[in-house]
Amino acid sequence: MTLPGLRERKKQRTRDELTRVALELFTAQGYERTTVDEIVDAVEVSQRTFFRYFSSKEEVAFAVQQMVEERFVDALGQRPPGEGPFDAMRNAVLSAWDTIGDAIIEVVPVELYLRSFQMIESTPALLAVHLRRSTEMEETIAGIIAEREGLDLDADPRPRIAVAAFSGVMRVTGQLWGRGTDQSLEAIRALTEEYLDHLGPALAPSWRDTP
Amino acid sequence: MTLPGLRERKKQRTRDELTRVALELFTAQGYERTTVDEIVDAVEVSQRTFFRYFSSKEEVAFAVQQMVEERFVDALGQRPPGEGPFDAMRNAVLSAWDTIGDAIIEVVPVELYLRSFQMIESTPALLAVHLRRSTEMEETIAGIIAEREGLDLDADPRPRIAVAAFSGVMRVTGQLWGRGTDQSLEAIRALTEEYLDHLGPALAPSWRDTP
DNA sequence: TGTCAATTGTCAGTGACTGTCACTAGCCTC
DNA sequence: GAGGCTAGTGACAGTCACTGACAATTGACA
Repeated sequence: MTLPGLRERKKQRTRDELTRVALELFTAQGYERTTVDEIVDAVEVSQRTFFRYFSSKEEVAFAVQQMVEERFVDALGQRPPGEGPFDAMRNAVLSAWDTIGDAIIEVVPVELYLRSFQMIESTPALLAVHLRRSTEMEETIAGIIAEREGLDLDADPRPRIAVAAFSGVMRVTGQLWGRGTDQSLEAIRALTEEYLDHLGPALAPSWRDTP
Repeated sequence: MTLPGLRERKKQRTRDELTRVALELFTAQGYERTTVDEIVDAVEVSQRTFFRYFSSKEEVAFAVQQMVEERFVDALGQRPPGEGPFDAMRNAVLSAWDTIGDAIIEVVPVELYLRSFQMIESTPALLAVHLRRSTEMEETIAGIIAEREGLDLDADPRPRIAVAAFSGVMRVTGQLWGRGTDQSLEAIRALTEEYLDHLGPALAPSWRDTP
C-alpha cells in the first residue's frame, strides 16, 4: 500500500479537472453547444489527451454517475441473505442514496452532480447512453440476485425479469425527480421509496379496487 | 383519396431503397464499418439527400422498427375497455406480433428485419438509441393507459410505473430472443407470452414458495 | 409550353474521433 | 545526481457524420 507517485497524482488531477470543467460547461451552456476543444482549452491539455482519458465526449458526462452505480452494487452485495430479491434491491438503493453525498463531493460539488443528472435526462444523446449503461448494470444486478437465490441466470428468467421491472421503476423515478421542483438528494430518496411501493399494486388485474 | 403522383412515389422509392440498402450493409459488415457514403453510392443519391430523409445514420437503422411500434400503439388503442391495463398491453403486443409480418415485407424482407433487430441489440450505439426510443414510446403508452382508466398521468404514478415494468420485461424478452437460436417471429411471440406471465410471481416477497 | 415549387446535388465547413510519431518528464538504477 | 527507460503528452494529418447555402434539376399544373 504505497501512496501514489507524482505521475499518478498528476494523472488523477487532470482527470478530475477534465470531469469538473466538462460538467460545468455542459450544465452551463448545454452538452451539444460545448465542444471538446472548449473543455481542453480550459484545462490546458491537448484534445488528444482528453480522448486518452475518456473514450468519447459522452463518457465524461457519466464519470460521476459511475461512482453512484458502484455504490449501489456494493450495497446490494451487503444485503442480508434472508431478504427476498426485491426487498434487497429496494433497500440497497435506499441505503446507497443515504451515503452517496460524501463520495461525490471529492470530485465535484454535489450541486453540480444534481445539475448534470438533469442534463443527462434532458439531452437525448446522453439519455440514450444513460439507458444503455443502465441495462449493462441490470445484467450485473441480475447476476448478484441469481447468486443470492442460488439460481442459474440462463435457466431461470426470474432474476432478469425482476431486475428489469425494478430498473424500469427506478428510471421513471429519476425522470420525474428531474422534472419536479424539489431537486435534493432527500427528494429522490423519498420518491424512490414511494414508487417502489407502488409497483406490486400496479400489476394487479384491476386498479379500480385499490385506489 | 387521390393516389400519389410521380414525385411522391419517387420519394417513397428512394426512402425505401436507402432503408433496405442500409440495413443490408449494416447487417452484412456491421453498423460502424458502414459509412453513409457507401449507402448513398449504392443507391446513387448524394449524401445530402440521405440526410434529408434521415436525420442521422442511426435513424435509418430504426425505419422498420418504427412501423412495428406504430402497430403496437394501434393494437393497444383497439383493446376493449373492460381489460385491465396490464392485460391490455399484454394482448396488444401479442396481437401486434401476429400481424407484423405483412407490414414489414412491403419495405424489406422479414429475414432482413430479424437480422437488423439483432444488429441493434449488439451494437452499443444503436442499443442506446433503441432504449431511448423505447422510453419515448413508454410515455405514449402511459398516456393511453391513463386515458383508458380515466386517470391523470401527472397526478397518479401508476400508469407510468406499470408501463415501465411492462417495457422492462419486453426489453429483456427481445434481448434473449436475439441471443437464442430460434429467431423466428413465432419464437418472439411465444417468449413474450411466457415472460409476461412471469412478471407477477417475480415480484412476490419470496421466490422459494413458487418454483 | 412555360412557370412555379419541390427536390436534389455541389461545395465548403464544423466537430468528434483516431493513428502516428516526436518529445517531455517522472522514475529508477548505478 | 547523471543518464537511460518509459508512461504520458502534444502536434499533425486524416476520416467520418452532419449542416448551411446556393445552384441545378425536375415533377406539377395552369
